Amino acid sequence: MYVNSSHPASRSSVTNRVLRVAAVHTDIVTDTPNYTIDATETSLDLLETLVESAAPMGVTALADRLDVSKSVVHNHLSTLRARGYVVKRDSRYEPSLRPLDIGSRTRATLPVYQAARHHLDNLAAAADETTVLFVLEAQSGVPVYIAEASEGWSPQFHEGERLPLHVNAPGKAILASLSEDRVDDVLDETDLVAPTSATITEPDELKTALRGVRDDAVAFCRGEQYEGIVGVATPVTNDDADTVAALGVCGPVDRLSGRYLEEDITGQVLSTAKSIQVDLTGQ
Amino acid sequence: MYVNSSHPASRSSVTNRVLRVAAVHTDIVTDTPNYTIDATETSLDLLETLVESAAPMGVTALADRLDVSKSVVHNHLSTLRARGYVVKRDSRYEPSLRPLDIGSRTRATLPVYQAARHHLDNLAAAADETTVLFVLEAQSGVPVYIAEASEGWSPQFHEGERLPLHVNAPGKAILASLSEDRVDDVLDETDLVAPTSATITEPDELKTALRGVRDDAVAFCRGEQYEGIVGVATPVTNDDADTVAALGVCGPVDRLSGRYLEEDITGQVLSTAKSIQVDLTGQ
DNA sequence: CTGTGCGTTCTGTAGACAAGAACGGGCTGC
DNA sequence: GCAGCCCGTTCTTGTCTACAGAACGCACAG
Repeated sequence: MYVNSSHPASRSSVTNRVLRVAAVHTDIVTDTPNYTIDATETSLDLLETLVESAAPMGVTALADRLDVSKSVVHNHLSTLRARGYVVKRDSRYEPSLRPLDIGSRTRATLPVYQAARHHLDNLAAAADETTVLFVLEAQSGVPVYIAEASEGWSPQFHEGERLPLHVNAPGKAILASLSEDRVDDVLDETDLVAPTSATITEPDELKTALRGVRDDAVAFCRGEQYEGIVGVATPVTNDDADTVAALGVCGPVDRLSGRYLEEDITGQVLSTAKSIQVDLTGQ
Repeated sequence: MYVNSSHPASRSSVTNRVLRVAAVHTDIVTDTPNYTIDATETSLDLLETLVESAAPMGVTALADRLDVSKSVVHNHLSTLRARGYVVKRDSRYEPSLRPLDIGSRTRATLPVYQAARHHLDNLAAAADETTVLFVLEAQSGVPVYIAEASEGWSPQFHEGERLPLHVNAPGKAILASLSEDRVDDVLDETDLVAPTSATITEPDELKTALRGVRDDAVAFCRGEQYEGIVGVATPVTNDDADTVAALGVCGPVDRLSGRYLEEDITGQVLSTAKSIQVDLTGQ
């Protein structure tokens, strides 16, 4: 008999939630699958290894790294190359920009992105601070759009990267706009690691903080993810809808602090969020 | 005996080229592979189908579309979901933003992108026209960065999309900065389809045009890819290096025409390219 | 309560995929 | 210039994977 790998109560909690909360009619499923395709995983391992590696890699190096035979690596790379996901330059392999195509098309379908994009550009230009839009994706916060300040600092995260929700301002704003049990779900499945000493690691402490965020519609982050980086964020909800998002500004603490951060910037973030919401629900 | 699938003389041309042109020491290999992994192709088919479909899809719909059994679809989707490439919402599947992560990390490693980005932003803001950076990737032109004009028109292509080189200004600029035989290579493998009536489809005619582009370091495009869309572009070369790129401005013909396009905008494009080149080779 | 349609699980089997050996071309150093 | 090495590719063989199809369970509709 096939031994089912553990999926700890997530199944039952899904049913519970659907029964209890009628408002939330969509639910992200996150149990661990029983049957997976090895070949696909190998291909993805290769692609991801190539992306992580700064320099192009050869077949032998990849085979050593992933602990598979050279022929396997070769065949998988050939497949990925035929599909345009990998480029072969002089018997070295490197990732192509195909994923950027896939990714930007996926992003383009998000209503929040469409509505928020130009507003983010405007806010970034007006305040000359780095402005970000996050969406919720399977227990994580994902920056979908980053409008950078004209000079100086760039954030250390990328568009599309999955970040834990409890360590940054947009993440907290997103958490605050979720239903109580959905928050529990997220907290269950993410271990509240603490990148810096400022990080909140106690679930209860976090929930109290979230209540404050919910009241003010503003979340702050003070060096909880990266040392010396602070931020403000506010949720952008699309009530009839599926995606939960948040808009924020972040930067080094020596640029953002005091009344400038807590009043000036915060005010601009809130009014930008309002404009986005109008665009989003108005038409 | 295994019957080798046709790879029409590209093998021998590679060796020829390496012998003849010492300056070009890197070469993109584009023969068709002999052994490919079916499972990987199925997974990619699924992912791409999900991306192309506007709405989330169910297992049965995907199985029908791709003509495989439901269980196969289910297993592949489980794998993709476990790896974060697909999100399951209420027994419907949709693509995640993981590819955006992969793609933006790949893009971030390109020196041209790093150097050009802010210059593109500046040019787009100064001229208030849509500004693009293209790179060469396996016989195609790929927009790596698009800085849009503040309002109105958006280009119909995406970041990361592979576009034919002969139908747009950046493409022609890239072709013009390649060696003669490399151009032949590209023209061999791309069928010179004509999206509009303005498109050049004769290889010889195109080559003559390219000579002009090489002399002026400027390429124009007048509605050859999309009806009513024109553009200017200039190559951005990184001599010691691997990547060939081009910088351009494009937009609807009623915005860009006459001396405004051919002198004002062209001048700004050229001077921006110069700045980028300085940043790129200077340090 | 029955019927239909869906996602998921399960099982047998055909055949694809992995391993490893062998090939061949390019490079280095003597 | 030749020998040795390294690396990418090809090829073959056996095993175990990944596929098809059936069965299951659940939800919803009539």
